Amino acid sequence: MPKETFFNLPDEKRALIEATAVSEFATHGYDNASINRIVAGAKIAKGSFYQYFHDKKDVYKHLMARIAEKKLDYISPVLQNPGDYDFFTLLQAAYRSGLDFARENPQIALIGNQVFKHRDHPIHQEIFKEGQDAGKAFYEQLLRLAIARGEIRPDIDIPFVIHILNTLNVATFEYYFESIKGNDFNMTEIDDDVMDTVDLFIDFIKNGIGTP
Amino acid sequence: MPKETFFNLPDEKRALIEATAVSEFATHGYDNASINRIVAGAKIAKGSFYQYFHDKKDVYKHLMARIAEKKLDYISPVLQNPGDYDFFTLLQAAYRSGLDFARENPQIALIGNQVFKHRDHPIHQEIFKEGQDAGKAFYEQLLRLAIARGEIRPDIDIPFVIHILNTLNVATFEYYFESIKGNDFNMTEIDDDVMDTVDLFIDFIKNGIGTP
Amino acid sequence: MPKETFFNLPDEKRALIEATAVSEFATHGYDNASINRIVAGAKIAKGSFYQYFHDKKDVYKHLMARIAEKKLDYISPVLQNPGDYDFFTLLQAAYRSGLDFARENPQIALIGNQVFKHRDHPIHQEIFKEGQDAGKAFYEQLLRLAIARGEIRPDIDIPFVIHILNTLNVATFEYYFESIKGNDFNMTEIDDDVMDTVDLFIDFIKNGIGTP
Amino acid sequence: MPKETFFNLPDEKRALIEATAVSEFATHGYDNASINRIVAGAKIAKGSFYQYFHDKKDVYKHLMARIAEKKLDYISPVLQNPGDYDFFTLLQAAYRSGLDFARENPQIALIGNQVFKHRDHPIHQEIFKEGQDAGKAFYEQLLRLAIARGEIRPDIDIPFVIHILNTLNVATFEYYFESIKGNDFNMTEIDDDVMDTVDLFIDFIKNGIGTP
DNA sequence: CATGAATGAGCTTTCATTCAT
DNA sequence: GATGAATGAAAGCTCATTCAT
Repeated sequence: MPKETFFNLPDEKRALIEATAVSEFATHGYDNASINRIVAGAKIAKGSFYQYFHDKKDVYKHLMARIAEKKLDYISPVLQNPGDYDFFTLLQAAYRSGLDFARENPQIALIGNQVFKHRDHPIHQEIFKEGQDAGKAFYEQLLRLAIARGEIRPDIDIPFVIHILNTLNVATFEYYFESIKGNDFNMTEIDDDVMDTVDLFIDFIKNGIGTP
Repeated sequence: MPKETFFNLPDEKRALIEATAVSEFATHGYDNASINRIVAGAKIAKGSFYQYFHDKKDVYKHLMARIAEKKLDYISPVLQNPGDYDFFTLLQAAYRSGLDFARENPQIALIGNQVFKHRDHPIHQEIFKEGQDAGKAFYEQLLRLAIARGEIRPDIDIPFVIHILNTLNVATFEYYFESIKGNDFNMTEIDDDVMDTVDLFIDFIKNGIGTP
Repeated sequence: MPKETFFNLPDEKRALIEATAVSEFATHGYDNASINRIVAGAKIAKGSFYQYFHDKKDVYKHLMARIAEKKLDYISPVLQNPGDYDFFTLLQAAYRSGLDFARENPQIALIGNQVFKHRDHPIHQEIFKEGQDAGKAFYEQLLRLAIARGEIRPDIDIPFVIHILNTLNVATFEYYFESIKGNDFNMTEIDDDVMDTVDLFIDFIKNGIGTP
Repeated sequence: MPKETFFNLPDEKRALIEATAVSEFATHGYDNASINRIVAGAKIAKGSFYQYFHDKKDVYKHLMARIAEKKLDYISPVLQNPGDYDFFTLLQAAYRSGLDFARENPQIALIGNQVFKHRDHPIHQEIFKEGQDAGKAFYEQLLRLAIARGEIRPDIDIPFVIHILNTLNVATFEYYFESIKGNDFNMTEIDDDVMDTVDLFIDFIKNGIGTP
């Protein structure tokens, strides 16, 4: 948790620091991110940085928390009543929320993704000491429910499918980002892209690619 | 490309250097790998290292090339005549080759996987400037053939599926390594494990998880 | 000398600041004492600290002065009329005063002792530019008087004996503190300890350890 | 232990580094000694320093070992056969050795003394994990022997006397250094000084300052 | 008079790379 | 061709002190 000092900062300055840090971590990853570059970018003194945060880990964890928090804003109503929808609809809503978020906050999404991509890194293990297991438990519950309802084949290997879904989550973002990289589509086109990408995923997960 | 001096080395010494470097990169990743540790481990002088290789990048690239080369030894006969088999059999053979290779050369497989896992890292982008496209072209060819034969649904988005297959490739290894971590099964059991894991993947890719 | 603002403070607040600072210097020594910890402990703003004191040196010097002042309270009646007693009685009274003081104000005694222990430290040299000489002059006077009275051998080297007495002063406290460390004797026992320790010193100084 | 690199250095350079480091530690103490100043003073690159030593602790320990080693050169024949001499002769020889050493290696002696002066500092506790207790045991043995021979009063408090002797050891050096500070006596005069100082100590310890 | 954010020099340590022998 | 010492920029972090409000 950042120090009080940080939260007392004028919003603008705080935002600049967060943005600079996000950009640094997104570009270089946790290990290679440089506090020196962050303070240079945010135009603050090195000492100031350490008045705001306890250490490198502290900023990173804070950013992660902010990201999680910000992501909540994008969660669609569908996901708030998971009992009312079938599994694939929920999944579609989840991915779409995620991609909406990523579209509007690309760098933040990038560093948010690192947690899943580099699950094995000590810093991420620390961040998700409980979180990750909770996530798995939630997924598992959803899957079991879906099986009971006959939406999903009962013969699947649940831990394996959870792993796959997590992996594909990361893959979604990467694919999406690569496919739009360098372009400046107008918004409508991007919206279509997002929807298309999501649908591809859902279809893939539901039906595979084999001929029926 | 390593300097001539490296290739003039006695086979044994060259092999030791490669093995030490592989181990270092596998354990710490590219950025955090330490030349110091490599030269200490391989019992060569620091100066000698730079008489064999131009720089850190140079060793890494060389190892990657050696790995690719070594992987070829594991390619099953099935894959050498791709025309004779259906797509999923080929895929199964490919995954199985990969896992066989990983089982017998775990460290090498680990660093080989990093290329795919951290596709976005500059070093890997550089390594696969052409390589990756070649790989994609081969995959594309396979997919098109399979569609023509009616093995795969014709309405898939080919670039997307390629991306997925690549991602799942990495996921396979991770899942496999995590599931056997810390155990010392005997070989037969491991063989079964490998096959099971592969079958799960193939089934998933072919049929998805939805009820038919 | 602290600034006027410091002396305008309510007694309670001033006392808290002093106590916190004493504790900090006693625990970490001058160089490693942290202004940060002092202001945190005393619950004052960093800026306030510098409105009370000019700098780190300033607090330290002030505390030293306060300590000297406080020590006077413990000086026994014996010491106030030095002419009426023999040298060793005076010495015994002095040590006993010192130990009494130390027993009731352990942290203050600790930092007071640092002045003698680290005589060579610039900060202490500065503090005792005059003070030390005054102390020496007093000691010298006492010694000369004692020699004249035949209580002390006339062939001693006076500057040397002064140095020794000072050193043994520090040693007394250290020995005493180490010997009671971790115990929580009741007061009576401690009193006995103090007296024993003092007597050992006096005996040593008077007779040495050689056989008569 | 310093790295091999350090011992491979030309004698002259190694000596310069050691001298610079000794001077730094003597002037500022362990905590406040600055590697930056050492490398500047010895005119080596900062990286070189860490090619020679593992860390700050490493240099310091090395210097301490060198000091102990060097001190051995000054040990008089008397001390090598402790059984043949009475206690005070041994003590005199010991002090004289020490002062001879200090006279010829003033800075080294200064930092050597720090170990005793700041016994409680973690670094010194680490250095003397066993050494110190061994030293005490040796002293104790000497004292008991001297009591048995009737050279020392049997009623002394042994742990207390050991503490005093250790303290006076440090005090000797300090007194000696202060008394010659800034003077450039010729050697003969200094020799006399040393002998005088030692004799004062022995006499003090043996007889105290009281009239017989 | 109180506040606490801002500052920047300083700290120890690591590392890939170069250079002289 | 082999050696290993030399290099210096960069890392994360601390701290007494100043400054603006």
